[in-house]
Amino acid sequence: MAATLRDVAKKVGKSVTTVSRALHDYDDVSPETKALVRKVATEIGYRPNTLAQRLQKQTSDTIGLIIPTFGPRFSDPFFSEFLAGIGNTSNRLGYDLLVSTHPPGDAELEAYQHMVASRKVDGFICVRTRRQDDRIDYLCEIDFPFVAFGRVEGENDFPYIDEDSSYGMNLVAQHLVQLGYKQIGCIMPSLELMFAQMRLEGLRTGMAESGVPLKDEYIRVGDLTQRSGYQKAIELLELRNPPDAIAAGNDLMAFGAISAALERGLEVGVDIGITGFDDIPLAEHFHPALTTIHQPIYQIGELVSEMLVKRIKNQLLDQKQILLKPKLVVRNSCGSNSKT
Amino acid sequence: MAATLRDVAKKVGKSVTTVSRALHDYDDVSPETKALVRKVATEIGYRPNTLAQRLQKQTSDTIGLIIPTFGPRFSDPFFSEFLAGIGNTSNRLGYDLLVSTHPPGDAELEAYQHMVASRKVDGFICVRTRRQDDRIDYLCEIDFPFVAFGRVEGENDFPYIDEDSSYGMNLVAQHLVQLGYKQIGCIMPSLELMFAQMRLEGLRTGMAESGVPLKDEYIRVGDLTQRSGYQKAIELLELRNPPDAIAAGNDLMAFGAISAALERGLEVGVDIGITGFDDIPLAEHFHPALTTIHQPIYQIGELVSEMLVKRIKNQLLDQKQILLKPKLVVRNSCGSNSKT
DNA sequence: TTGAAAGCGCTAACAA
DNA sequence: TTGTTAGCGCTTTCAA
Repeated sequence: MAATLRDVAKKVGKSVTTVSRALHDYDDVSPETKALVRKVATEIGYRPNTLAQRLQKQTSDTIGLIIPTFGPRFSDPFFSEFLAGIGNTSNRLGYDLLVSTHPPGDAELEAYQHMVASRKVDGFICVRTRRQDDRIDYLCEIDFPFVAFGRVEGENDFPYIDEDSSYGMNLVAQHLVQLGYKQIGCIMPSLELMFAQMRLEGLRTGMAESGVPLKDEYIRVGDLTQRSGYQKAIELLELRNPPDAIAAGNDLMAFGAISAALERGLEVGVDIGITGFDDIPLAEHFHPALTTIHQPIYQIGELVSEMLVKRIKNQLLDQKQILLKPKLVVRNSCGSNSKT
Repeated sequence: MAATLRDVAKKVGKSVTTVSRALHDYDDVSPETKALVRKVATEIGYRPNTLAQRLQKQTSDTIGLIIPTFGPRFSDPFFSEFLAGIGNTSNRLGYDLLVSTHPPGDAELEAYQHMVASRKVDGFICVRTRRQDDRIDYLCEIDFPFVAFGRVEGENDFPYIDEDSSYGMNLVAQHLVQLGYKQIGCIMPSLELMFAQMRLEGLRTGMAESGVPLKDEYIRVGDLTQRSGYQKAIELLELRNPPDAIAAGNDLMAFGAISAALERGLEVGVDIGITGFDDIPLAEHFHPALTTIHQPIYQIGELVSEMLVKRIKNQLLDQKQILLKPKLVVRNSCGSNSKT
């Protein structure tokens, strides 16, 4: 069995308390004792039992991340990078990362409640916020530490980090109009998702400001997958008066739309312009390379973890709410830049 | 503060012991007491403190997953799906999932050692095994429960699940040769990765068997990314005598290769054949749709979790080692199936 | 059918 | 500078 404090104490001939304090480098322990304790501890391979420490300290030193999955075939390049950002940072800050996966719904909320009640985590990172978000309502209500990536509809009186989706789609709208596209359609993920809603509104106002209003018949709503982007693009392309550009709500859907367009024999970037949102690494190497809005997803993961840890430790956040200004990355899928 | 067993006991007017047993449905507690205890427990919202339970039970009920990341821009559609499989299954089986991210190397091994020593997890899932894998050596040596997704070089005397990469690439080789490709090149991830090594060998023997030996000058080694696939494909295409087909070691690299070929003005599926490995969802919707080897990655995640939990509980595995026979998914990137 | 007591491994207030 | 004692919340002998 693993060595405990008692084993060390016995071997050193001191009390458990002294050993504990020696290892924590308290300054009321004599240097000689400290040295001896440390030596013996390494000798017999003592490592503290985290569970015991946590029970005593009444803290779990753990961050919870409940990933909203949509169906088993959940493949989102987005998340792996986000996860890396969170994982590396929480690790660096001395926190464990407890990951769980649930489709949005009752079971998801219960998962949050269960983690809170059983004291498994000290705080949550909430991703993919919805307009009405019961997770966030719940956490606010019980005043449990969390930081959201994204916002909700109405009051946002909690710490979050978000990219200004609305502004981002505004850039897209301007870009497309500038290039001469007049029949601009869009494909969005479920508008229950706050960011989808904001992206749609951003596109709408951006187009309106540019004098090319968004037509309702050009709006399609699917889910987040490339499959869905493909299907919805087909729908748009089959209209008697199809759009000449499609702004997709994320890169994956844009890929699907490109696939649909190519399949119809259209030359993307010439016959039709297509844009994405996220700038996942694949966007650059798609063909044609995707014009899209960049999200520094790894850094967002870092930031959100740092904010949460401060929140947990009751430290003041220099910025409780962070709104990043997105950048448009112009590539080839709208033909503005036919040179590689 | 959260309600404890003592709170319930006090309210019920019974001892902590009785309450504990009542809640665990021991049959030496009177039905009336049980009912009362349950009622009070729900009333005051009692939830057991997981930490305390675990300390007492001397188990963490937690599965560890240390994801080997390669650099911050770690974006792998593969992992999100795998994670969903693991997450859902371990959850269902009553286990938490502790996730950490580390690039392969010393820090990675230390992460394993630390999780073991501090008793944070009851077992590991090891992914992306390497030919010489110090994680696996370590876990075998200390006889700590784990299940690997993948194998290592030499003796494999531990539970694993793997897809028969070698056979898969054999299928690829046959397919390409059958279609008339004669100058077949390949792009692999680092050959330190066991699966890369096996895929290369599978391709080599498959080609040899089909009478078209693999030339050394047609072999390129990069990392797992599409960027790398792109670069290595460029290298191959710039040879004075470039290959007419490229078998990539995974889908992401195949995407990069396709991008490179298209950029050179080649028609993929006509002028050049390109294949992948993994069959991530994007493969189907790439353009051209990618011919590749399917891996049921979600199911592998499920299976590996189930195996691990059995292992942890010291139950016998019906199959200690599982080798899945892969299937070739023929799409358009080799031109065999130019109809969509 | 129930309860007292011990103990999981650790930390910390208090005394010595 | 060190040790005694209590306690984190729970489970489980053992005795009543």
